[in-house]
Amino acid sequence: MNKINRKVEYALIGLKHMRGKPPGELTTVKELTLHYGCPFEMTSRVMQNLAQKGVLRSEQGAYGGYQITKDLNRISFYDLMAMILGPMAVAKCMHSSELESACEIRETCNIVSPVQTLSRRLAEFYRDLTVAELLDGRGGSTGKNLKSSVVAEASMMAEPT
Amino acid sequence: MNKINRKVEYALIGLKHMRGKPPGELTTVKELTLHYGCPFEMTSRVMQNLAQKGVLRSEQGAYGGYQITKDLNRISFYDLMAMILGPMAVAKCMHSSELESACEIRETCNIVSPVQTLSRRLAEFYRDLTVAELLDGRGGSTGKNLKSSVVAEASMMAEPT
DNA sequence: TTAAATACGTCTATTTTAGTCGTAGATAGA
DNA sequence: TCTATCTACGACTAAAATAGACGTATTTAA
Repeated sequence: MNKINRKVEYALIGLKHMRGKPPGELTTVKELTLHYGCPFEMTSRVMQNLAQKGVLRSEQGAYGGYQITKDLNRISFYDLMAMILGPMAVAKCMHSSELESACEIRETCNIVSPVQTLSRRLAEFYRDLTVAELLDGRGGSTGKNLKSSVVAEASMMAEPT
Repeated sequence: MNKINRKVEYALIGLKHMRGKPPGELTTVKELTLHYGCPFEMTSRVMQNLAQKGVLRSEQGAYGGYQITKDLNRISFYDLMAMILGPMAVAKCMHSSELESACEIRETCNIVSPVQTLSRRLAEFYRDLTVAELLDGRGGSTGKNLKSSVVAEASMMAEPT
């Protein structure tokens, strides 16, 4: 459950790669595909996307490439995901605040508020996490909950049918 | 992005419904489908699942049904999702701690740690949220971040292509 | 014995995600 | 001016995950 989107992974890979370079040096998509094995077209799209949103600067033509232009400390993980996947919508239909036509039982539905609550809190969570923090491996734990160390092993278990 | 699973919605709907009843009174799946329009088979599976995990007690035969047996204050939203969808795995393949064969570029991959970080923090988030809190609509905001109020409107916007 | 439930294996349809193809446009350098 | 090497982007196909349906067996109160 709750798998991260591949495009977002490619974005992180690209950003991390570029951040390790001396300022001014450009990175081509080809470079990323060779280093990390990510598919060219998709990675290219993602970088184009980030360039449109002002996170990267693109330079066309031979010897072109991408370069980070925004402070990654000032971009939340929420923002990054929104740039690539569009705005967050925890519940597509039934219980969200989308068009009324999307849900026929809106009057009787008993979990409108729970889902909105969840939506709000998740958004908060993602907004509080900066891209820089993520890439640095900081923000490892808030210290509130130590049980979380079981996650790694849990992810090796099989999913139910 | 980050849509909630339909099965989890049905679980929440069922639990909320049952919680509103006097103790001892059973709830049938038919009842849920009539009230909330959720599909019978799927809802049935979900309830069976929760029964197997000890959250509900099931009674077969005529006049049978389901009943909550566990304190929802002691079940985290993480647990609920895990019961229905299996354990959380933020990254399926490439950068998780699954079988090594799942990722060919594990040596060169530069975001192993970021994804693990994210995984850890997300799990924490879901563990800190109890099912009771969710159903009550409590846990609305940690107060740390007020920008989150834009989420509702954001979810009405179109996704990029 | 019947009606109304849960239990559960298997199948199909739909939607989302992932990845590909083809082509156009920019630019440095020979 | 020509060519190699990039980005930009529309349209398409494939794969996987999600959602839902069908059929049948079992349990149990009346």
